[in-house]
Amino acid sequence: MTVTMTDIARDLKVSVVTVSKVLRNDGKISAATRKRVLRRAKEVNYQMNWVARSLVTRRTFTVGLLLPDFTHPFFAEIAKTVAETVRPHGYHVIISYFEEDPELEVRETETLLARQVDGLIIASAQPPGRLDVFEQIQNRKVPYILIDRPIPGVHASFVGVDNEVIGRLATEHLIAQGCQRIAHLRGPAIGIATGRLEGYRQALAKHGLRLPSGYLVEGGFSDSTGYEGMMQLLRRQPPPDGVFCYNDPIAIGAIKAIRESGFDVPRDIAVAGAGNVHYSDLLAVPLTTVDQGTSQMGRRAAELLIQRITSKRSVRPKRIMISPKLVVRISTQRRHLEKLARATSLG
Amino acid sequence: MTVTMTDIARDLKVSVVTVSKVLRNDGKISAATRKRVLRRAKEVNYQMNWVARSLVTRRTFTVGLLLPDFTHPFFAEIAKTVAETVRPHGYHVIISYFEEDPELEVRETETLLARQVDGLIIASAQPPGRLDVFEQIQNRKVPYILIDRPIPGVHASFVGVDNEVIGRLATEHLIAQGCQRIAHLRGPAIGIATGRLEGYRQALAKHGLRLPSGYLVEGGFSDSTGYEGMMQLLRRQPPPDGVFCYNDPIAIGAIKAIRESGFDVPRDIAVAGAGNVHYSDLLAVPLTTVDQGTSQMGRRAAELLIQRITSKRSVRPKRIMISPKLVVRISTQRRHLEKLARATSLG
DNA sequence: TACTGCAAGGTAAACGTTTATCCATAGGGA
DNA sequence: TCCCTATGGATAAACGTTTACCTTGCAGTA
Repeated sequence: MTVTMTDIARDLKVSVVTVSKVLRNDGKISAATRKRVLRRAKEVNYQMNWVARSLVTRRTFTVGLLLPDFTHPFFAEIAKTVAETVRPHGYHVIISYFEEDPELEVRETETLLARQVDGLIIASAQPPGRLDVFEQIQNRKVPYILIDRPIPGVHASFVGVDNEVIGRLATEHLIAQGCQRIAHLRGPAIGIATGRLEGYRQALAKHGLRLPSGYLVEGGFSDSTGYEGMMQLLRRQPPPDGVFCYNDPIAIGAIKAIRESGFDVPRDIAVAGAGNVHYSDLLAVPLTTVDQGTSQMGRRAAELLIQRITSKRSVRPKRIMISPKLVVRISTQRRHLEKLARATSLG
Repeated sequence: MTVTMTDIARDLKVSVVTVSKVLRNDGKISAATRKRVLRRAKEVNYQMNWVARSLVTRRTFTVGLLLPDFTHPFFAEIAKTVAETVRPHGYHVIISYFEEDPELEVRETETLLARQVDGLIIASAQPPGRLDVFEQIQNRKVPYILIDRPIPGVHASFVGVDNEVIGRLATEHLIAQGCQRIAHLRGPAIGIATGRLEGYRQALAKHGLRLPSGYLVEGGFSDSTGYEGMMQLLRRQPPPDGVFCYNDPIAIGAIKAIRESGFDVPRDIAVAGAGNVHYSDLLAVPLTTVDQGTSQMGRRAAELLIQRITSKRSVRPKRIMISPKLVVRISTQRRHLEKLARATSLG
């Protein structure tokens, strides 16, 4: 039912190759036949069969995007910017998310390769052990970019943010606000979270502050785990007067815990997060956070990938680091209480 | 470099077809050769070339998902559930978002068809005029499902929510809370928004309440436009004591406007939204809203699509309506002020 | 006249599978 | 012995393009 080049060729009594050439603006074709072909193509509403083309050109103009979660605003934004960055180059994005399940991630990576994607962008969950997938990608010669989460031992191009800087920025800001006992609700022990923890440590050290035992608490990933973590912190003697949280959801949970316990944010305890989710300033207490340049990350990763795809010669892996930016909102504003008072009554 | 069936066949001195049959569990192959083929395939880490297969089978096991926006939590959730629903059937999702630009939507739809997707799920922005795309899809015989937004004049399968019910639920709840002067911050004049407006009207009528002029205001799409809309409403004499907002972002903006103007939510003005974005209960004032069953919508749409793809005979379009559910939080709780007092001090 | 060269287009093969059909061998029954 | 039938596998063609190379005709040139 769908019309092919062969149909057009038959109708016009020319060869398929001629049609193909016209449609690709390739080779010597007279203006006359070119016109005839184009007109006919439009008449019958011809649509290129991309899978046939891909088979012979060995390019699908498709990139795979592997994400651990879709509804997380961070990854949603990545997906968006990647899609919009590759589109002008004629690429589409096949998505695949693996719910933080490394086994599934491996399977999905393999089938994306089987689907002949031209490139891959991966925010991986790989714990050690299944690193052979990356070998596979390697000797398939499919360019791939790691995003957000580097994988120790995998020598690949990477686009991310310097997590130590994030930790330092947030912690130093808390110090500048006059906090003396700064706790940290840390993320999972792997990957990114350790960088932020390290930055936190560095900032404390630099300003001669100690890290009292019990001030480092597992905060998990989400607001509910952040809530629980904060509840633990509140039982310390003395409780902290500032908390740097691994990410925004944790910070949101922490704020909830603090307020439920009868304390005020930021007067009693200042709270800083990281990630700058887009609703951060609509919250009960607008949240001070560190923006990690999400859309920039997506864009840079996509650009780098396209570049790798188009340049034939294999260049060596590249690291791109987005520089994080502190976004100060109410949740840490202790210095200027008058300003604070006005702001909370509004927001 | 990548290994093909031909390679395996050569190594084993059998024909390609034999290899193909083994890999597909098709035809009569002796246990011995079957075993040899499988072993060899594993040895060389063979991966099916899906584009070659697709060319001959005319199935790509790929569905296209067209969304106006990715970062909107509603659509992100749709993407997630669609992806996870089709995966067990061996399908992948190609995403494409068109930023509410109908022109782009048409182009993207066409190239998705050119890429030979087996089916399409569309949350369209189509205003009248470019409806011919749907004709195109039709005579390509590619199954497609409209989601969330029906298109007047297009006779296609649709999965969505009954927007009149949403309007009624929210409005009747406001009435039950004792509101007497209920305003509506409406969405764009097209599509969904009119359903919610209609439900609002019906609820007012049913309870014998008038709709004072000036109580129906354009609220746009986002929190900033909601803010402005609410500012208009606050200038009415008398101002409303209840507001039903087209969606949650608008409601969030409205609450901000109300509080900035020195009023309390919900004591002075109760506010209800719609959509139940996942952070609704983390807001300055936890928001009463109407849940539209997003994940259910995604799942039902995906299931319906798969079914259409697999069943050859063309059945007639089907409408699936998810029933919305009222989620009561603080922003409308006027009846039990004691409960309210406790809750606000916590949340 | 006989080349040369270019413009315009055609032919054949290839991409990696699947599908339809055909062939060889072995075993069994008469 | 001959024929028939399964069984296991091979051959050929097809899917809709692109790519590499070949042909034809005609203009220009020596």
